[in-house]
Amino acid sequence: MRYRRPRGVNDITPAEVGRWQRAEEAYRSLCRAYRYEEIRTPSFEQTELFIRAVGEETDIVSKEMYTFEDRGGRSLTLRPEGTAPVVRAFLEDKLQGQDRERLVKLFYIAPIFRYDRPQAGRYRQHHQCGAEALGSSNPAVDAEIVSLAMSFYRTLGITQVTLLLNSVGCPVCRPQHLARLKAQVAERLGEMCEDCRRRYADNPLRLLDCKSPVCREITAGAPSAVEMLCEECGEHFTGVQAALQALEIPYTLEPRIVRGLDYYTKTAFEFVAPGLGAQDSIGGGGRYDGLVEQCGGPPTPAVGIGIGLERVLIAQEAAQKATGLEACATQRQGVLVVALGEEAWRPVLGLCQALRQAGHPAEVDYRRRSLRAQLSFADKERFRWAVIIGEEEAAADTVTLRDMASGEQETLPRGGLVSRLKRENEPC
RNA sequence: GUGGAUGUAGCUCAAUCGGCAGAGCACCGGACUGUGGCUCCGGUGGUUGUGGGUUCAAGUCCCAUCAUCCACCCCA
Repeated sequence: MRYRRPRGVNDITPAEVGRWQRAEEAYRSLCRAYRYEEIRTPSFEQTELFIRAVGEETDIVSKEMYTFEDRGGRSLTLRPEGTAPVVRAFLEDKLQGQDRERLVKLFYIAPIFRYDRPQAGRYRQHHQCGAEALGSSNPAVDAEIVSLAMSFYRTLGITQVTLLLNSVGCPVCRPQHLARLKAQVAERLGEMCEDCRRRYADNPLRLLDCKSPVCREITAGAPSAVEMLCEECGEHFTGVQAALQALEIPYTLEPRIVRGLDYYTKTAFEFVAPGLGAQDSIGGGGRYDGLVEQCGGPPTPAVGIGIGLERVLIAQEAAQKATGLEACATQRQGVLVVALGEEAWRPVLGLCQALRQAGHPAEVDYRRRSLRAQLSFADKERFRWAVIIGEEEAAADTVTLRDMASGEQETLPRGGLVSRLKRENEPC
């Protein structure tokens, strides 16, 4: 009997893990530059947190959560999104301190769990690089978050990124907008497609996004969310655009951008990139001015983003293919200690240990193969050095050091190897 | 959740009408006894996703199931 991984989840194999680490490190160092601090929250929370924060009627809560009861009868849920846990920690760990006006800037890299139907770029466990800025209503903070994401994409070589921007209003103007939209459509609802009749009840903003000609005709002329914004939201939206222009970040106004989580207010944005098929969104976020208060804290305006790492890596690969840039050959590194015969084998383990303690990745071929085979192995595995110990070297307490790139060799006392390599520690 | 396509060696893929499961790459070895990359020669490697069914005979046909992919939906 063989086990297989559950549907929709992935192993990150040794062959891939380098790309993951490079992307994660790029994100961490960018966040440092933008002065965001890392926070790590648990993989699961009280179910109630997500229901309250994300919204009972959302797809995420109503059909995508991994919810279970622990042995104590508590209902827990695997993190289906990154913001709610951060807000919870912000309040519970009192991260704002005594300064009520303080801007708290946090980032995370964390697995996210959703019971979706898997397809390329959509998984039941994926990873998000997120950032949240809590405590400011300044539209420049929205732009800062956008700028952080843009820099991240650029660092990874993903250049064909489009920023889609919208404003979904606030508790004052959004209901008015929805009411007006539904009113316009109501009379002819019967003529609309099945999907749109469902949207009318579940997600009216999506009515504007239908491909059916009839539905298009019915919704034609309906006001977009932006046109219905109240004064405060309108001003904020103008401010965000001004800040983006100041940062020279191009964007496309896109009224269809609707975040699938109820807590969003005002700014909503999404980044799309080529090479991903239908799942082309490589990041999304927006403002959530009401969430902290809704979670039991003081009124605290906030804005955040989530970036899907799996999709970012797919987009990166597509971008590299498009530009004909092959991943550069991994550089030679480390030492293969080659032992030939019984006498030679004796000093090998100690030599290996000494090399490792001096910081050189060092390995022995435990298969005890021929010199030819071992050198071939050293080449394939991209070792920088081979240290050969045969009968001669064993008898004289020396080693032969071979540079695998040039083929040059020298013989030196066994005890002098570590200090000899110390001089050569720079990459070739 | 809805509709569709595809599952054969580590990888990429063949296999006519239902008739001996194959190639290239990779891997191991040799040519070259202690010197890698090139070349040539040889070799290892398979529960044809899984479970049933039809048949003298199933990779091939039928049913179920699992997985992946595509579109919808949704989202990162």
